[in-house]
Amino acid sequence: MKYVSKNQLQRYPVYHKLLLNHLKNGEEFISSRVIAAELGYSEEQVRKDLQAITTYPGTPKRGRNLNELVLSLEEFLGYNDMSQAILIGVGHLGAALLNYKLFPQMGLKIIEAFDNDPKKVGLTINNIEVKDYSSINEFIKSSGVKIAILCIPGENLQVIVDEIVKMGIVGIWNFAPGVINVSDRITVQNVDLASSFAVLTHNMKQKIKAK
Amino acid sequence: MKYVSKNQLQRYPVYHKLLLNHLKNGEEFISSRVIAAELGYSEEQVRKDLQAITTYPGTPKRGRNLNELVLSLEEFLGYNDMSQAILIGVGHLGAALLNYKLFPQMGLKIIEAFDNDPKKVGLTINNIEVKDYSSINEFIKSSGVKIAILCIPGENLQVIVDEIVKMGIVGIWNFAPGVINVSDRITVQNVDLASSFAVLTHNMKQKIKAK
DNA sequence: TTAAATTCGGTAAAACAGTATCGATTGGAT
DNA sequence: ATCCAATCGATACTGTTTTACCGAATTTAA
Repeated sequence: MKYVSKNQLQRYPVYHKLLLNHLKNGEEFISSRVIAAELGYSEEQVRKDLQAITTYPGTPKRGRNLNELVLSLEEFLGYNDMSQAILIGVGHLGAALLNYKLFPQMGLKIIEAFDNDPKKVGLTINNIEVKDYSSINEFIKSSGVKIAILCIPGENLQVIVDEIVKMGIVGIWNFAPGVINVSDRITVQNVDLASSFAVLTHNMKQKIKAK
Repeated sequence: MKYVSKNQLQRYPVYHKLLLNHLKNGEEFISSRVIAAELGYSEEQVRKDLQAITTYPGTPKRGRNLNELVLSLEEFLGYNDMSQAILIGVGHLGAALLNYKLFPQMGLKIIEAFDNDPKKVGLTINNIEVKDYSSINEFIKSSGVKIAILCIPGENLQVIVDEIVKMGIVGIWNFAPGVINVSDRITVQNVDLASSFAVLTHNMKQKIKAK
């Protein structure tokens, strides 16, 4: 498998979603050109992206086998072996994520949630129990779960991170605003709404200027 | 103002948040080196990023004026002139965004929400009224709002996009899974959880391999 | 059976982003 | 008052990512 850049990596789930739709329509083959047109990417980029993760080549005049392509993507993205995760902080956003329907399709299963608010503890949301935060250490140890989804207010962020990392968490999906410091062994992926919104408004401004 | 790359752009809100904390502590100056250390960036990158958007230089041996720096960032990010937006789709995620506390700090104000579920219509969430979707066209026209936040299931995505764009929406912050096709005039920023999660798991795998 | 059209895969070139280096300038210590 | 250390800004460099090109291969249709 070739080296895959970060931007490239982020495109694969987009391909996957698009291809699933085509598969639903009963299509059997799809060409890079068609994919490129639908996603607004360049044809070369699509071809290069797909070349990097597939074993079988496409055939001229027909394109690639759709089913095989989807399987390659799922294999590469690890959608086959389901990742288990815990969620910390059952506020509005945390609860929304517990209810998010598409996680199973992405190979993600939230197995337990934690909060320190007595009102939240004991709830079952979308078949996921909310436990008291004090029991988290034990749970991480006994379950061996490796991924934590953080949806907590910014203040205690680093403290909580240090704790759960000590217990064995190695991957953190951080929806909380704020910077996390961890050792190199640990992977952090931030979902930063402020950054995302900044890109939106900046691009809007650029287009107004360009006129 | 110099050209700013997309990655660079996404770092500015991170700087902003960090600097606000330092400002709270009553500090007056901050050096690029300190910022770099706290964020895990390289010193050179921080310096280059800040040079691109500031008018006043920093002073050797002290660093940059913290207050001025924050103002420059807010100016650049457009946090001063509040962006107004509507939100479409008051499901779990949509409701969570309506309740999101940090939008005002990011220069974003949601002025109205829309849904086609009668149970949702009429609610007021965090002082934002939920209106029936059928009234959206009129609202966009009369209010002149330019930004829409989409939190709807994937099926009708493109249909809704076409409608609101026709009414005058030019910026779309899309939390829905799925690809949107729009003309060049329109700006779309996707918050793609699948892509984000793919980056997390991929990076985790790389670290395991590297051992 | 042959020709035309299309797509593939690899490589080369260009654009872009990030990193490192260097001299200049300033503040504080001696 | 002078020297030293720290930080700055600019520039040059390196590496990565994207785009463009081109020959080869294969299917479809005449």
